[in-house]
Amino acid sequence: MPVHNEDIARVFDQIADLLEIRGENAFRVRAYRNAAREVQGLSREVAGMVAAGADLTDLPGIGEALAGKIEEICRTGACQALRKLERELPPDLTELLHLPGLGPKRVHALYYDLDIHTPEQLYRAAKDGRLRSLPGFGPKTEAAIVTALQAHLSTERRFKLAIAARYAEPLVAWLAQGEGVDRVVVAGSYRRCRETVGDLDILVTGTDPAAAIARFVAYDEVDQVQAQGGTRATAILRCGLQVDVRAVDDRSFGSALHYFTGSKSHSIAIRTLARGRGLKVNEYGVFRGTERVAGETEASVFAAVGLPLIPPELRENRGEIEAARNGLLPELVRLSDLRGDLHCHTTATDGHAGLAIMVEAARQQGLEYLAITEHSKRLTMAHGLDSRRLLEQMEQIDRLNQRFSGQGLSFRVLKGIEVDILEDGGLDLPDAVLARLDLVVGAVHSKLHLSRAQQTRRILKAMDHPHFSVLAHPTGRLIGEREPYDVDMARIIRHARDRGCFLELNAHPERLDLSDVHCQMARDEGVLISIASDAHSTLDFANLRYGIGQARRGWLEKGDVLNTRTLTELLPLLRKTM
DNA sequence: GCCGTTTTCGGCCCGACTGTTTTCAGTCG
Repeated sequence: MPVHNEDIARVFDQIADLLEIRGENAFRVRAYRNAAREVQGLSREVAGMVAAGADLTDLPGIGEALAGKIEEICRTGACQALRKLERELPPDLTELLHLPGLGPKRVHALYYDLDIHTPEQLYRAAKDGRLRSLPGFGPKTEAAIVTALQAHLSTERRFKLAIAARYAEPLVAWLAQGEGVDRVVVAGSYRRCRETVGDLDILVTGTDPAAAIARFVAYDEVDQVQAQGGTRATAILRCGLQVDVRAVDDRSFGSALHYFTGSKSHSIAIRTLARGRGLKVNEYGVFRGTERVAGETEASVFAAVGLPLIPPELRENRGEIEAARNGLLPELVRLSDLRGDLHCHTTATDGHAGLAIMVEAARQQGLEYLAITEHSKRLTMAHGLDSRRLLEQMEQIDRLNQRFSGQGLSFRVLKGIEVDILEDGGLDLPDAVLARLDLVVGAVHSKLHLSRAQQTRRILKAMDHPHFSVLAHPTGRLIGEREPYDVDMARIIRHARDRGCFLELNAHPERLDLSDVHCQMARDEGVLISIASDAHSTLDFANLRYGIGQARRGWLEKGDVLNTRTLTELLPLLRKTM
């Protein structure tokens, strides 16, 4: 059975949880957590490195012991150390650890003093008043646990970035209107453009922090206030989204923004770096002894530890600090670098606007070209095009382009298709028709549960097709709703390189497919990425910003992105020469 | 358990808020 990086990370996180509950050395626990994060963030499969005889201790945070455990997991699919822990502690105990308000100490007490190891047992004990017999557990703690458990039963959820934006933007506007408020910025994973966010971290500067906090808890979307002090408050909005607001002095803006942007792992790395220089970094500034040496801007914080400004999207402690130190930070792609969009639909299939309207919307976005890529006939639900209807649309597009050139406009509509990749790797339309298109985008929409080997083979074969150009939404995942299908992405990327194909980064907020890690893999292999809206309505072109966010998380530069090319640069790339 | 321009031991990021305390432990970010 193939072992993936996620499997190894899960084992290490589980070990860390159990060690923590047992009360083991906190730094040993941290070592397992660091290792889990390191493995998960790697753009290569560790199992492959093991097979190739690589020395895993070269990886940061992996020493002899953890390297041995990784090799064991890759070889046997299991880890004796975890098995041993699970014999001593019930594995479901770690579920309690993830409830808000419960940390290792309390879970320890619950298990060893009251023999509680499931959420259900905990709920009963809270209801029976048994929790109060434990030291440190009072009536408020008990009530908080009951609330947390009720929320837990209705499944804790993360918000997709675009959904979070809908709540964040009006709240920021509300806070910014407060008296004496200077700046309001959403930090945290939102600013780092994570595909989902667990909560919003909002930073406020101004002359009256307490007033800003008071204004926040008075916001009419606030459902319940969980904590409130003079400089910080936590509240839950009616939609269920948690919001933390922190107010700091203006001269601490940079260090506070850096600190609250995270990631936690990045912040720790920066603080460690600072310690080595005899500095202390906290949210109020950078200090040498009691003397403040930086903190007004983020750039000053980085400069204090000898680094250039690292863009928020890279701050995951996945090599960005090393890259910054060596002057190797990428010049990340920006929204304004995009010259066109290579994936959209119209009312001919499942889109909500006609061809001319979609094209006009793309022009209004400042794009120079737009590929129309309808579904093909197998996708009957979407009224997919057969050869005849596709040829009709192509004529329509020709007429539209003629009109543009007649008006002296340089905008160009490209003739494309989002053709279904059939189960055997064949394409859903005849070669003779595909050959007449500017662009063939291929996608898997059926048989999502094939084995990894079959699914991979299917896609590789589609790429072998002479007209195949871009693999749309390469893993098929829907965030929070549908897992990616099981494919060997490393092989697909190498094959794309060999066959002159490209991968799409689908910018739809439900998809954001490719992941950041896969973007990085593609970049390392020199495979260009098409950042595409997959627009079904005129409003959907605005989603390109989320695609750019994801691309930046994947370290992509302008040159790594297919549709930053001018039309004259692009067209030859779309015609495979083999 | 990891790591090294304070090296093979003794460190390992730092502060706010809450609840149950009466000076602080636990949790969180």
